[in-house]
Amino acid sequence: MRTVPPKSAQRLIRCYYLAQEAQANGELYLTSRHIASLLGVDETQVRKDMATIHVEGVPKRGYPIDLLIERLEHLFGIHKERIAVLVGVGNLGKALMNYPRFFRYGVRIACAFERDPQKCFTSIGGVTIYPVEVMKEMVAVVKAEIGILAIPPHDAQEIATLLLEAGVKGIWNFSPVLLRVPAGVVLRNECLETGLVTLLYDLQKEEVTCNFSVEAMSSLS
Amino acid sequence: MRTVPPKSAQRLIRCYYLAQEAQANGELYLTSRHIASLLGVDETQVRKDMATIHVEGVPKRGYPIDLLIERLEHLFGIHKERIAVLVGVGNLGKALMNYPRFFRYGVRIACAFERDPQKCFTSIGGVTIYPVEVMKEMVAVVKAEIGILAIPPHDAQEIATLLLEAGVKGIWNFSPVLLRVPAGVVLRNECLETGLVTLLYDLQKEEVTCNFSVEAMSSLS
DNA sequence: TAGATTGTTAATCGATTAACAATC
DNA sequence: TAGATTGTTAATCGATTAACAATC
Repeated sequence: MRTVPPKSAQRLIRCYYLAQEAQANGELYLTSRHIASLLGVDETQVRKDMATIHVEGVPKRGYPIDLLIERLEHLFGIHKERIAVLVGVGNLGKALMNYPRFFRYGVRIACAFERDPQKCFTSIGGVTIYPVEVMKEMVAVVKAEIGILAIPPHDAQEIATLLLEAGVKGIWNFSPVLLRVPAGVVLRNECLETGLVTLLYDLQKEEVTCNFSVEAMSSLS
Repeated sequence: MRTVPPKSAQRLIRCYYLAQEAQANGELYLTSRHIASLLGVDETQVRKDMATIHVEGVPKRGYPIDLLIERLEHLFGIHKERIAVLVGVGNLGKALMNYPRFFRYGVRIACAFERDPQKCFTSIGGVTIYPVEVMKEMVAVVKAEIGILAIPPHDAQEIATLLLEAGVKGIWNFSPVLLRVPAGVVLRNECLETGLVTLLYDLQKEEVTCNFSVEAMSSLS
């Protein structure tokens, strides 16, 4: 259970949400069929995933939700305390500073950094903003493991490098840029453009499929 | 070239950014090796992807950037005009309304909707905010194809259903909830929590790998 | 017991990588 | 021509699905 395939991990993250919801509703078990239908995957695959993380099911009942949640939190390292710093207090940065849900996963934004002197030494969502000049020192002081990048693309690589030099282990990148990081560093790209392009592509694919159906139908008459 | 495998699509989106950057630098060709190293994939795979989208390369030169960009924009449906509406003018919603880059992809946010009457009939980033009560009618009037959800999880499913009834074809969901949508509707989840959990998981994996190395090293002495 | 559900092996499918010929 | 790079087939690898036995 040390690691699971990336695709399984993605499914299991969504499984975690399902399990939390079901637990909140007072349910005790989830069947593979139920999970599969909500996730839009094959039910055999759900059973395989359960086997991978050593969650045993009960025939006729399903998989025990408490155990499932426990295993998933352990697998993903949820609740392990991690300190993050945020760079770039623009619109997106502000939104992230105000997002209360990260705390649920054990992640706390210790402080933020910004070039604009007007914003420095104010605070948003309980997070104080400092000038980027002191970033490197502060990261070491607060022992940040995660750097959140919400800055314009131009500066992103430079800031990322600084963060890594200061000891950050993972970068959560919201800038629309392909960062280069050394091996061993964790990089998660959250580029909005990528999401949008994927959506546009899927929309276009649907249209093509529809057109084909229409053509197929009209050629019948 | 009508459709490419999802994994190829993800690589090609990142390729698109590279190509744009290279084009801006006045470069004319990109080699598969160069693309592969920046994307962190095998160079054979890049050549396969190029073949899939019918971009022919020149031995000793590489792949022509202009053609590559043209093909990718056509493949993804970039620049095709699409109208979007946004629901939920919280911190994240405001950030999205102020994000000027969507326009590059042909996407325009026509208007936004919000429950809070205080916010209604004001405007942010040039986008006017209306009460949710008029959402269904407005969506039809502006001919929106894309619905952007930036609302608390509780309402998300209800609002999504309303949007779809009003004729929206794709949903860009920023709420931390698993939406159920009928077949033929495009759903792109941009849930921040999922990104965070993936990051946490990768961090933890790195730690395990490190510990193993340390153990391996100490057992040698 | 019958029926529903889990668990697991084997078969299929698709994606990645290796090898090498073709081309400029 | 020599060398670098593309293009493509075959081999490998991993992920998904099918089939069915095991279990409550």
